[in-house]
Amino acid sequence: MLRDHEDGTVGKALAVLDQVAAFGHPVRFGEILSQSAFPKPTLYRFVQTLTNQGMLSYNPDRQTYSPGVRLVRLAHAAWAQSTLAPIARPHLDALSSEVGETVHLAQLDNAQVLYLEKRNAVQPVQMFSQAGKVGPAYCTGVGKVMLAYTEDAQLTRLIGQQSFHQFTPKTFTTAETLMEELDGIVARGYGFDDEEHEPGIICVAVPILTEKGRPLGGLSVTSTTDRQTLKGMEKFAPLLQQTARDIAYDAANWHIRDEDS
Amino acid sequence: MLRDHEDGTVGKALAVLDQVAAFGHPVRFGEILSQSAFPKPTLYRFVQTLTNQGMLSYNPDRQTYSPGVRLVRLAHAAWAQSTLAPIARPHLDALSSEVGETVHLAQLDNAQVLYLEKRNAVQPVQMFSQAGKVGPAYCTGVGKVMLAYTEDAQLTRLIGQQSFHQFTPKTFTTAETLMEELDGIVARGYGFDDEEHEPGIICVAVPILTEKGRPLGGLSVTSTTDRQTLKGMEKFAPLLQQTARDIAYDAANWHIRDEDS
DNA sequence: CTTCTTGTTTCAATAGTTGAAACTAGGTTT
DNA sequence: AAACCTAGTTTCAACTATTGAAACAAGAAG
Repeated sequence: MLRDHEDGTVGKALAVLDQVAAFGHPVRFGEILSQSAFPKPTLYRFVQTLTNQGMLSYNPDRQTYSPGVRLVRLAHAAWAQSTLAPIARPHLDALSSEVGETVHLAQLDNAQVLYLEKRNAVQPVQMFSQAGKVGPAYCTGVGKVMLAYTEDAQLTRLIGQQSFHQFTPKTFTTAETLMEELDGIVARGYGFDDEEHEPGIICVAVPILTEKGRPLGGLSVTSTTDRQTLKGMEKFAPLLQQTARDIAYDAANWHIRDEDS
Repeated sequence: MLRDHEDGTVGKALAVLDQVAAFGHPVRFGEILSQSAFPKPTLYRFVQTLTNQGMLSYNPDRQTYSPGVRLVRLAHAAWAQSTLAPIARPHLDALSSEVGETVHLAQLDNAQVLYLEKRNAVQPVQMFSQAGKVGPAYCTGVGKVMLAYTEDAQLTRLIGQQSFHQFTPKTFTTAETLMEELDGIVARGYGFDDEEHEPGIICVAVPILTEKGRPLGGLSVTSTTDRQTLKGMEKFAPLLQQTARDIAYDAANWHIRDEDS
């Protein structure tokens, strides 16, 4: 995570916050220290400051730190103002009931895919358990379609940040093969995930584009190989594309847009 | 919001972040400046740094800043690890279908009530639109029950931070009358919101307590004066208390573990 | 063209950050 | 019970990042 390019003390402290969040479970000071480049007292002060500020929460009984509730409050504002989620909601409801499969809405956060909403046709919606999750961009349907429509300069940067870890036999593991795949997506207008991230999981995905063709987000229908085939899923593409256009239209009018570097 | 007690540069930057979030809509630099104690270049650098870091997002077309998507990712971790929400979920489902009214789960974030989940008996669940919302502690059901079980030293501090704004004719507007109300809650074991925050909205609330009696969170059933009376709502109290005990039990036993697909 | 408003950069004085080392508190071994 | 760990906390002088008045740039308005 190379976000720390001369942002002084604040950047360093936020790197520590990310680090704690990345553990995925409450951690002791020593655990953070063992994976940190900072000397003990420096890290200690950062952790203290973040805890003070409510960005980390400290459990005195277990002597562990975890991301703090203040983040939940801040994320509410972020979700409402900086994401497509509030605009897309009604469209997702409609899409979901139409296709009868799981629907995802995602945006790019740096080089990762950040899931904003999930509509599960059968089960009730879950809250933060899904929104806020991140995944790899190079081997998910929504990730690839967003990359496919990213301008060259930035794309190069993002590609450079992909891990290219081979999750399944079908995962693209080099920049070259991925680039070919992205070209195919642009030619077709939509993309697939053919069990590249998880075995048995397939999806069709489309980008949500601004008038200028910049990707605002991604939209996908996901299913399993038990129930569907990629060919069978392809029929959802036109409806996905129409929904993406509708969301983009609303976004342009609501004038709540953003995201870039 | 007096969170800035000598936390150096990091504390100041996070104060700016809070300030931007508090606007509730994308803001221009000048707007932030007009409400900031910082000199222009200092504030400018904070905003730049936060934007760099993805904690703020900048819309170049409109020249506005809003809370950034990185917060959504961090909040996911916070929600899963530092809140009662994942533990409480099954209990809320059960409670909600039993009572047939709206159910809220909340925690205290500094002196405010932070809503973590909402179960609406009739409508489907919504995501971040509800989770992450904040409200006043002194005039909501969940807020008052949590305050009622807060130890004296901290209670004094929290009371001092309440605005005591009179939302309705029934709002408690002084520390003295509120303290009496809190004593009543402890004596009874549960509390009410008798249209103190919004006209027509009433609720019964209970605290979720640790073994030592410290409040972990609050749980409430909300209705309207059209459909219910406070007296009528009182019958939900035993079920609420049992649910709160169940959640507290699970919280004490289940330590950590998350990540689903 | 001039003037205002809004946003950005400069730079020396200042104040905050830094981390080696020393210390304290719990627990564990001899 | 003393000696010895290990994990967490504090100290303090050296260092460097932060600070904000002032000046500058870019548009918009007159």
